[in-house]
Amino acid sequence: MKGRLPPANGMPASASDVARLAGVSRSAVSRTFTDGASVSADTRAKVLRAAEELHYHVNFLARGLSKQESRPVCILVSNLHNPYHAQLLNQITTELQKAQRISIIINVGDDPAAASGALEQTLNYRASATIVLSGSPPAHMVRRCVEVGQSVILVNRADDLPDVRHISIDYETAMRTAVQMFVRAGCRTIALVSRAVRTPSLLAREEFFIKFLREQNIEPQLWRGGATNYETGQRAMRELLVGLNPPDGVFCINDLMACGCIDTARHEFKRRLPEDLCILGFDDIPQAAWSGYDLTTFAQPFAEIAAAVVQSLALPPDLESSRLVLNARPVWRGTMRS
Amino acid sequence: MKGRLPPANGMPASASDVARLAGVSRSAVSRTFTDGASVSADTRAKVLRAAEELHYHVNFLARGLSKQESRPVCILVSNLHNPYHAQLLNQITTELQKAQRISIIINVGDDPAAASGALEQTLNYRASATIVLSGSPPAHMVRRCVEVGQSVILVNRADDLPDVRHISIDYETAMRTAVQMFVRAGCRTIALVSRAVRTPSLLAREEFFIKFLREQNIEPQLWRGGATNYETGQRAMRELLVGLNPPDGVFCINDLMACGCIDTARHEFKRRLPEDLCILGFDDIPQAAWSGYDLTTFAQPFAEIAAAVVQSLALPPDLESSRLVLNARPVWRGTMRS
DNA sequence: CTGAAAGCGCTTACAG
DNA sequence: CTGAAAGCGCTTACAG
Repeated sequence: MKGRLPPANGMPASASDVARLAGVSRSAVSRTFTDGASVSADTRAKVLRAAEELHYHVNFLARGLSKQESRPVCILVSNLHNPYHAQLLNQITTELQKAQRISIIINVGDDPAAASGALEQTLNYRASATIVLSGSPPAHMVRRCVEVGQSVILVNRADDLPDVRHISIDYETAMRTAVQMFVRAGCRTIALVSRAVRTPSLLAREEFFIKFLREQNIEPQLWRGGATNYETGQRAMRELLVGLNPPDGVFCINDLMACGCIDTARHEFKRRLPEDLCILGFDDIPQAAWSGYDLTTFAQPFAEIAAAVVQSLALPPDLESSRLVLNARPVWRGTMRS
Repeated sequence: MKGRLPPANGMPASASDVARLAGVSRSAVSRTFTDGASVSADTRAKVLRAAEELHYHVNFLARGLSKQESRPVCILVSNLHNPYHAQLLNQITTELQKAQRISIIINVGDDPAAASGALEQTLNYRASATIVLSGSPPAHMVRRCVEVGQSVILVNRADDLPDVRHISIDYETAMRTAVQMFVRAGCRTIALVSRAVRTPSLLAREEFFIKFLREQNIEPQLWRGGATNYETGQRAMRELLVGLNPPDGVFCINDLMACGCIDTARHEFKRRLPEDLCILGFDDIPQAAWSGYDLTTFAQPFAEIAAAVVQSLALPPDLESSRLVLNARPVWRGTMRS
């Protein structure tokens, strides 16, 4: 009689509970819920019936412990209010789920040092991989992850860390195209709007842009602000347009800043885009397509990145560091003369 | 000698490994990493040294299994490209982390049925709570969660599920205010832009808005589209403005639609806002504050919601269903005459 | 303060 | 096909 009772209140049923109710062994229960294990149809049916009755669900934590394999994947994010990050997270979690992976999300916030603590946590949870979308984990922490068989995947971070898998963008090609776009548009006074504290990825955009511009004998004005957001974009445009040498072409290091630039140029300074001023962004966030912006920009290959992340998980963990380079293609809209 | 070797390649060190190297028992290692456990300073030091050498990290999965308590919290999300969702997730994960909780994120995508499968998963991972930001889990699944001691927290879903903790908005008060705003602005022909498939939360906004408007003897035009996004907002505004009875006031069920409405009204139809047309949104997404929109709207109390979620986790799991109602306050900007 | 032992919920050779 | 047993990495009474 006691055996027929559901388990103690508030505690989930265990395989033992199910076994007892079904009149079989623990092993039989386990096999019923293991793909490809050998159980007779009869046993299976009994187990399934009992499991249903007790609302039994395999405890994946215990399974992971037993099988010595952990499925969770940790994702380091921040600035989810930046649509680029939100979009990336959206795609990656979706793909991860299709691949039957569970995502643990760690918000590293604004604190750059937080990435280190976050990585520490991923170790505690025996994540099989950490996907870094934000923050810059220190090299020694990365080493430690790799040593215990966890793979670290850096997306668009372009750091030069060893033992890490990089998924990044071919900024050289993109920036060559960007410069061509400005040149063809006939812009002569070009400004680059960026950020004081540059991530490796932003730095790469900057450097290649400047390099190719100089090859055209154009020296860009450099404007650098605090955060890569809308407000900074507005401030940049204000300062540039009241400056001695107002630009007729502005490359914003990301779309969020470009949106701020556009609003300020159009509404505060009554500039016509693209006639008086060409603006180019980077990321292709949803707002870039809004008719209030209609921003010409480069599209982050979100879907390809997400697919690459999942593929990377399937690679052997002791694989030497790899580097996958994807293309960001120009998206022609209305802020650039063509 | 063998005892001094690090554990087998590619496997994280276990407490046994550390114990062996430090020359103490497993228990001592465990105590060293348990707050408030009694270990002598000497033992502690030996353990710590060995742990450092082996890069030992407590396996939280095993700890959770042993302590019969699971820490992870599952968050059901979708549509992360909607800034409202992104913002909510951002705040909640941040607060959860401060409270030392780990967040598992489940992207339920567009499929409403996905919420059921997602909840099933949260059971497998023995989450202590599921926070539903998207999707509508079926009542029987919720019951099952509650039975095994998992609490289910619905944020802004306003469903009438039993055994669930609700955190929602006082839409009645907000909509009363909304109607007052339109009335004071002198609007007489008012449209409501919403969605065909309404979530309970959208429905509540609609119903109260219509109710209070009728109390003012104003019968709103109802426009309903497919998705609550920018493009739908544009379409709504086009159809309304070419209609027989173009409105001089539009309440958009969310900011994303309002942004679409604004761009179309201003640029395609050359309406001056707020002189010719007043527009009101809901959510206060970052874009609402952008000067290109300057949208008068209601602010979701993101911070309060996040705090409430964390507080709710601390409540006893067998607590009867609770309902916390927060206020969304109007944010006055430029799309509404005052 | 410390260690041996039992137990958390699972899986998986190993015999039968 | 099936069950008893050992083991995954931890915690925690229980003695000492």
